[in-house]
Amino acid sequence: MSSASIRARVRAEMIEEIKAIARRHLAADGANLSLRAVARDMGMVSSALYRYFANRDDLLTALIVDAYNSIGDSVEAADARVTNRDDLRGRWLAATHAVRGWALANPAEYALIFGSPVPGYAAPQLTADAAVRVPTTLVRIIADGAGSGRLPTPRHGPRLPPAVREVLARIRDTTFPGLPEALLARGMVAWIHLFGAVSFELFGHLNNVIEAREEFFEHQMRLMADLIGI
Amino acid sequence: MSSASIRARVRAEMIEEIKAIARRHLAADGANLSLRAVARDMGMVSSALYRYFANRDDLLTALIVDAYNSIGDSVEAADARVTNRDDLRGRWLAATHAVRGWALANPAEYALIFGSPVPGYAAPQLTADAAVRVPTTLVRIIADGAGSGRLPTPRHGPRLPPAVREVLARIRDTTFPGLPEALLARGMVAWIHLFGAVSFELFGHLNNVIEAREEFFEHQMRLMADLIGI
DNA sequence: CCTTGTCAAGAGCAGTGCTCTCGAATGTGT
DNA sequence: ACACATTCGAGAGCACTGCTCTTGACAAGG
Repeated sequence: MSSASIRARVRAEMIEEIKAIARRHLAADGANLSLRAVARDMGMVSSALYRYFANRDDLLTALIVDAYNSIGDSVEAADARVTNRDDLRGRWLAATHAVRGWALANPAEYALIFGSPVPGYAAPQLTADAAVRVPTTLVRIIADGAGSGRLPTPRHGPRLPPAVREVLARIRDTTFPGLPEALLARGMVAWIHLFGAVSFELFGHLNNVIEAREEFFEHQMRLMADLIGI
Repeated sequence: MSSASIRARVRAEMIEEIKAIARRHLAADGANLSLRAVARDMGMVSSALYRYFANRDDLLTALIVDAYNSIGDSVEAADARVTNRDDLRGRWLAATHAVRGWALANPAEYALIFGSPVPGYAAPQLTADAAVRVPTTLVRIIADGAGSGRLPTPRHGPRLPPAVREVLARIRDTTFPGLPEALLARGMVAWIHLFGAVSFELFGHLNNVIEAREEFFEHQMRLMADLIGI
């Protein structure tokens, strides 16, 4: 059994090394990851890689899950680092800046999880659990404010269509009991806008348009914090 | 000269046919467009395609420019179709729904221009002119409102950092003279959010989360219209 | 008519994902 | 300790890719 675990450990180390090299290739060459190139860097022949990953998609899936967990770690840590838990705006800015910071530090992995999906690739449910960590962290900030009574339900703005109210209520009931739908809706809007802002910057749509990236991002996050009421 | 033009015309027709087939392949197989497959569908051999496009990137660039112009046409037409030009909110909703409608109708082309950039592919300046049409149309709605005096400069919300105010002023001066920076900023935020909302839906991040897509989108657009003050 | 420019075809190169087979090494049960 | 079973890496090979270069056919223009 200890021998079985030594095999398992060496195997796990191989898998980690393959993923590490694959991440390097991803950062260098973008999404078109070559198994043969990874194998070359490992000093192996390409067919040997198939002992560890059934195919290229499997390797990509592993990288995707890792990426989701990596950005999830970053954002949760950034939120946790704010000592005054009642400073909702401070937590919001810390968490959103962590998203952008992680994206700028790991552009290829960001593109992997938030860019155009690879054609023919269907993300397994496995990825969803990891994917939900960032938006959950963001909405939790709002839920904390609503729960402590310091964040009022927005009274202005468009009324929620029944169909939207219904799907939001279902999300609320499973994760954020007691959170008003209107606040959840604004949280989702802010999360979608955050994703848009980071993607815009990373995918080059701000080139020759906005130069003061950091300041512009900060301003946007403050604006969305206002929208939520934080 | 008429013979030269007959040659040129046949050549132009060939180029159009290649692009049409390439678009079909793009829609079917996603971004990994195969020149050989396109050539097969044209009844030609792959090398013959190189008479019309220097390489695969050139073909992609042509498709990108076409896509930008296609969505630009859609959005401009949708805005123009609103007869009451003073109905800013109506124009806003028409234009933004046109963006989403075009994206849902042409998902592959949307991913081509708004998804993760192809690694090693640098978009030529040529694409920028076409790319600017949609955001210009959106901001023009705001500028029309500000110009006619019916859209006040937002007085609440975070103040613009000087660096942001500066870059916004430069954009304003070249395209929307007289538009207050604060309004331009909110227009850009709304445009970025719109891009995020459409991308989120199209790239599958709403799967198993939000089902009432159309209603949710509409609600979001109303919320952003409120943010602008429209 | 004959030159000139344009075009498609074919062969070929280097690369890709993936499969299959074959030894060699390594851990497991008796 | 020895035989068995499993795991692993290497290699060959298939079908595919983008791209280049050469060759031969054809049509337009002088």
